[in-house]
Amino acid sequence: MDLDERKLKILQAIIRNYLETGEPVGSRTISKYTDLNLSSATIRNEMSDLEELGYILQPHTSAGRIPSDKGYRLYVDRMMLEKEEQLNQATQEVKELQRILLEREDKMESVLKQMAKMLATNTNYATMISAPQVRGNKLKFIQLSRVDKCQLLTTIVVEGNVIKNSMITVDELLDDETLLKLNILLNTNLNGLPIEEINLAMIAKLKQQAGDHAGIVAEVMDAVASQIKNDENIEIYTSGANNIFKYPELADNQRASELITTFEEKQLLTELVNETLTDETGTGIQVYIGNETPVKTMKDCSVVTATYELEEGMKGTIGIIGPRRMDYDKVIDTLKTLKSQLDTIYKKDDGQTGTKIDYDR
Amino acid sequence: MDLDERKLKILQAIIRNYLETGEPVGSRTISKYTDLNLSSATIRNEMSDLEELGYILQPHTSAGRIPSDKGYRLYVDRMMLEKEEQLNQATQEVKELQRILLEREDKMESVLKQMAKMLATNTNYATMISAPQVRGNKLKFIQLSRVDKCQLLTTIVVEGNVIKNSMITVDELLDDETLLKLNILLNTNLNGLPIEEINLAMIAKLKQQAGDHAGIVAEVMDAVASQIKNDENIEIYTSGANNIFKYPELADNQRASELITTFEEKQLLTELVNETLTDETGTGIQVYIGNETPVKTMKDCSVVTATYELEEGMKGTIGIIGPRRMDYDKVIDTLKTLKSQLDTIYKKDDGQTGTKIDYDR
DNA sequence: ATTAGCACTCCTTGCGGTTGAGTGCTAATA
DNA sequence: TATTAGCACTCAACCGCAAGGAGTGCTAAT
Repeated sequence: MDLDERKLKILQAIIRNYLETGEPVGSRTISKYTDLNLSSATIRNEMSDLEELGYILQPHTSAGRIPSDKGYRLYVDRMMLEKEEQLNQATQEVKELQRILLEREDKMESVLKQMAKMLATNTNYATMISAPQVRGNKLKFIQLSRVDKCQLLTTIVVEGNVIKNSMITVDELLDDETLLKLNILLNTNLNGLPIEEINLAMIAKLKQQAGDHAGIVAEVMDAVASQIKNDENIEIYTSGANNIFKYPELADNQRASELITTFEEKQLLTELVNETLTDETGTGIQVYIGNETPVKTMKDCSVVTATYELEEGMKGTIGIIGPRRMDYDKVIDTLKTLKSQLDTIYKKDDGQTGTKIDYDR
Repeated sequence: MDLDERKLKILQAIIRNYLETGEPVGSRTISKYTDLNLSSATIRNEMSDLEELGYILQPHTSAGRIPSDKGYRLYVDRMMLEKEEQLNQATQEVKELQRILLEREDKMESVLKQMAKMLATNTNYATMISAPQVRGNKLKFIQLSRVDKCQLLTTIVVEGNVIKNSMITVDELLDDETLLKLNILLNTNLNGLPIEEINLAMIAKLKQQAGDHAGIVAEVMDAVASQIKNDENIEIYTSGANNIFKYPELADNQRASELITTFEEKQLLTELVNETLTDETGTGIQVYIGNETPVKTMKDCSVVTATYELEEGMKGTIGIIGPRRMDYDKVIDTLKTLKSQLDTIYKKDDGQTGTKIDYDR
């Protein structure tokens, strides 16, 4: 049995209707809803076929039909193809995004938080954004400065302008000259070096050259090391977790509790981010329906993600998490425009006037 | 009518029982539960009195009694007095705390996050911790460093070792000498200055002295300004929000949604932090029952908070949020030990070897 | 191929009765 | 006078049952 045009239309009608109401939809409804001018009986026959093919299912006999994951999948795939041609109009979301970006927020963190929030309020779903990951991890700059009599400040900058500070308390009193020497030692040996290449031998050599002040070198290296460690757990911001309560199918205690935990322990979301970053489909938009999602707690949800890229290799993920009966149309559209905005805004002016954002931690 | 010893014992028994079960407790239960050897009829009479006095109430006729806010309040006050003498034993929590602190985590943020999490898992309530607030806001150190040909790094350290960085992109090529001059200019004029005293006149003067490089000074001042702004919204970490689902009285959609939102939009918790930091009761432990809490969304919860102090003036708040029928005994005990640990650990060694924590942002 | 008609399924709703925990009151008791 | 036993009463919770209704599958007619 094959999916002819009519079956597709009916399936689409079922899904559209179910997205709105969240209730199983019956044959009579479809018979009126569509412009096919078919009686409910005919629709019933077709629905019976669709069920056999696995695109829809019945919660129980004598109930209407609801879309299956397979049905949603077909719907989403077709829809995304149709959308491809359509121009991205300037939506409300884009306007808000521009407002946010224009506000000269100089902290990546707060920009991302605001974006997540904006998306959540606009879509009525839960959202997450991962901060762009720096791939290359070359050391760009190391500096020791005296802040107090016995307190030194280490400042480390790695490629991508991620900055890291830490305080070191010293026993010995260092004169300015020694400090300068240490700075030169560190910079000449480490600048431009990929962090991975800093091994024990390297550290031993540095310590030896530092002589009396090997302890300080050790502390600086600790700070560098913790920079690497810190890079492994991606920064993720979420918003609108409370939106799940708007969808009865997610709002029962069991599920809600699990989902809330997932949003709180953002670590659980890294799996999602990793998944999206590796699996490239060209458009940069991914749709995970129900069991397809990489995070088990979201098996009753659908997740739509977009990967964005700021500079070469600085990739991040935006995700929208809602019920299976998510308004895929709107969500995909929103993410597409957002993604293209982000991609272009940051790519077009990579010169002098560059963005105001720095990736300060 | 007065509260004699017997009434108190009965009230206490009612509350104890209710804390455990969450169900209204009846006269027969109390008659068996206590060692008073009274029949249920007598208990009924006493309960009737207690209800008239407002310490307990009936959800409906022919149901048992549950404690009122007034009843809880009495219970908590008495209990805390009794506890006063009792020694703090080394509980599970303290052991874990010590483990966390010993792990040499050098980021305040991750220590606090871990503490919140630890508390949440140990108590089965939702928790929050506010990062210690710096009161005095003197500038301690300002530095401009060259990172790249046309990128400068501003490093600002204020009293309390809060560090702030930002990147500045410059059009003009600065030679090292100019950079040194700018650094001297900034440091001689600003070091030790309370941030509030940096006014327009001051800035104008600096700009004038900087001559050609007034633009850079402006950007540095912007960075300082955003440091102030950033200080207004307190950093708050939460954990265990999902625990609210363990208490049916909080787990209905309406309430749960509100609470989750409160935990997500941590700004709403600042009110709570401010409240606790001002209202000093000596012990540093506060208990808010039901409507007493400063955050409206928590009107059906109880909140127990402790204020801790790291260095002079560096105060923060730890809060535990649960249902009215919270295990006050355990929670207060836990917070007390935690607080005293924090207070002492940080106060006893304020010399050379000082703590490993720096307040890097 | 489509549709009208009909029997059937099964969830939902509402209703009445029963149960049981708990109360308040009264009268008896120590 | 304080306590207690006893009893009638209340009310949420539970159960079973019938009615209603939305929806289906099937069959026969168009």
